[in-house]
Amino acid sequence: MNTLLLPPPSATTTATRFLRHHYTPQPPLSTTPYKHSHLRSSITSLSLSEDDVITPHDTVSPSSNRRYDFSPLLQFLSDHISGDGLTVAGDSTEAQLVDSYRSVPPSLWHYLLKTLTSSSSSPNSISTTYALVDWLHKHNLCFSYEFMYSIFIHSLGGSEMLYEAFLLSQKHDLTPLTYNVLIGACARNDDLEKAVIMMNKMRAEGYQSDFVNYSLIIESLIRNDQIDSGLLERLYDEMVSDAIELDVQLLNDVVLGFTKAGDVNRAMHFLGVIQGNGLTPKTSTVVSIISLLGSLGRAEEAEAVFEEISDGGLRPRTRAYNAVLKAYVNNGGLRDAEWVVNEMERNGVCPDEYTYSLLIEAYGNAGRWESARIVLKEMEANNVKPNSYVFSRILVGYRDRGEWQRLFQVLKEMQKCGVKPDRQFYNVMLDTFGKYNCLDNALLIFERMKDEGIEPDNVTWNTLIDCHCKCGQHDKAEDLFDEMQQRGCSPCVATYNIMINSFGEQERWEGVKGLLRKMKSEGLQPNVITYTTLVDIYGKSGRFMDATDCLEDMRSAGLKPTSTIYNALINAYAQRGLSEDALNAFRIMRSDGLKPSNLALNALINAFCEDRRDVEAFAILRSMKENDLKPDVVTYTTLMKALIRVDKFEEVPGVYEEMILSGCTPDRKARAKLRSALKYMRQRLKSESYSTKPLTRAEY
DNA sequence: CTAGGGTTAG
Repeated sequence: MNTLLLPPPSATTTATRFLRHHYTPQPPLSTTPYKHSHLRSSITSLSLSEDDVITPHDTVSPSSNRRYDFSPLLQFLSDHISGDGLTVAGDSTEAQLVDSYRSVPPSLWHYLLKTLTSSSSSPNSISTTYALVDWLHKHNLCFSYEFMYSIFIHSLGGSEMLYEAFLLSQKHDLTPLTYNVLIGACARNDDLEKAVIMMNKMRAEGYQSDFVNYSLIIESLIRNDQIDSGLLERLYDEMVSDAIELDVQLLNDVVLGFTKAGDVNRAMHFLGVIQGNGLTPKTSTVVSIISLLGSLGRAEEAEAVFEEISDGGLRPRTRAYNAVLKAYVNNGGLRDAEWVVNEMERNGVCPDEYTYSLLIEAYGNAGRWESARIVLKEMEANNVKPNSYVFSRILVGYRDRGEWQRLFQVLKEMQKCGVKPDRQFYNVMLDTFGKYNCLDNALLIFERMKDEGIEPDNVTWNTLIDCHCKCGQHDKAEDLFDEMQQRGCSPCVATYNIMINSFGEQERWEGVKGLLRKMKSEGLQPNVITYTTLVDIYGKSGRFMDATDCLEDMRSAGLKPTSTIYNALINAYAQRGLSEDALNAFRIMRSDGLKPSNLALNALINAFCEDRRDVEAFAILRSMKENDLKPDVVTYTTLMKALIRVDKFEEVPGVYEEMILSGCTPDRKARAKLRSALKYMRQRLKSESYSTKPLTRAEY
């Protein structure tokens, strides 16, 4: 019931691909994993039979199925290991041993090698295994010394014994096979630096690196979140120029890599390459693309890719549906979101906790809390338990709509569902109270979470500190900053940003510099938000030199300026009526390739307003319309303010009317501007009845 | 491969 088999792990592992690729002239490979029933922790009692290697369905010619006891051999080898790991020259015992193991099939030797390296990691067993390889080689008991040696290195790499694998590899000249197996071991152990060095060495010696190694490298990069689009592109170019065979799995890894790097376009391109070659991508790869498209709100494309799953003859499962659902939720397509869930149920695919969460989020975004509650009921009916995440999303929804009092209702609801608030939920609660000036409640919640045994984390402390800053309690905020550190919670970049903002508002400039020094000394690099905060606080207090210096610092730190940082600068100039400087900052922003947003343009209008240049302010309005930017309430309010500045009160009602006509809902500030313009007009009429010279606004 | 998805700073 057996045949000679090589020792292959499962069919889908890269190890099999490795073997298949490199080991052509040998017997067929099994595609079944080893059975581990005979693994022994002690190498001195090891008996194996071919049954250990052969699986029941490999039924070929029946032959003897001897069980071999390897204990005597292993004992002999471990007794005879010399300093460099080689066995000493033999005697009659050795000759007897050679004789008794002569009929052991290669597959069994390979299995033995693997067993020895994976069952124990003692240095002793490694040297014994090494001695075994040499011994087999010496007595010609097993074909291909190189192959056994590769299995050994591969196993060491798989058991996180990279160092041992390297030591071993130094004892012999490297062949393409051993090079590749070593590179693979490096990649598997996330030592990409070594992997690349080996690949280069290999190339220098005129050998081709294995395509599997590229897969392993990409997988390692993905595992460790070290992948970026540029890097992957360079890797791909290298593969192409080396004429590396691009199999489905490698292409899948490329797609997955670009997905993880957030580069949908390239990911989709390579998805097309897979399909163009008549190959089928892995469903998980396709789903990851849909997810990415979903988080980018590119719903139509997400659905198109989703359709490809069924076009490929596969039935989409929950994960795939969830990915499309996410796309519609992020895109605000509530009806489409509902349609996806209906479609799932129609096709007999069960919604899971994530499906319901997404649906609840969609209803929450649309302000349809009743519908969200119905979904909660439906979850209960279907025995799907909601978790803290759903509720924190709901709470965030309420918070951002100003309906923070609903917090208590959410808490009640959670209790009813038997869901305990977790740390993240507590953090949102803290933030909600803090944002609405309820510091006492925030502190109460802080105590309660500690009572519940939930350790405050960075976010907890940051939220608490920032809430105090926002309420003007800078001293208390600083106390909390100290307390956080005393309690062993290290400040992160966000903490420093909050503190820098606080010190800046207090105009404690030395303190700001001190914080920057401290954060850098702790190995924390200022990020875009740090620089924006600095530009903001310096700009607001009129320290424009410092502000522009920060912008330069940011550039030299290799960070790209964002429109937010320019907005901060333009705003600062605007508030002091420095319209030329504001305009200049705006132009630099444009030359950086940044699109002007309403925020920037409104700030610019404000700059002209404060500088009494109403004509230019209205020129901005015109250019907004020409560039398809929709003026908002702030735009019109600022324009009304500009008119009032230059005493053109009678033009204000016209602007107010245009605002309404363009579909903007006037807010308190907009109405106030109209009211004061009307007031000035009335006053002017009154005074004109007494004198011929009209008064200016300043004279009232 | 059984998660995914969430919270703070401009």
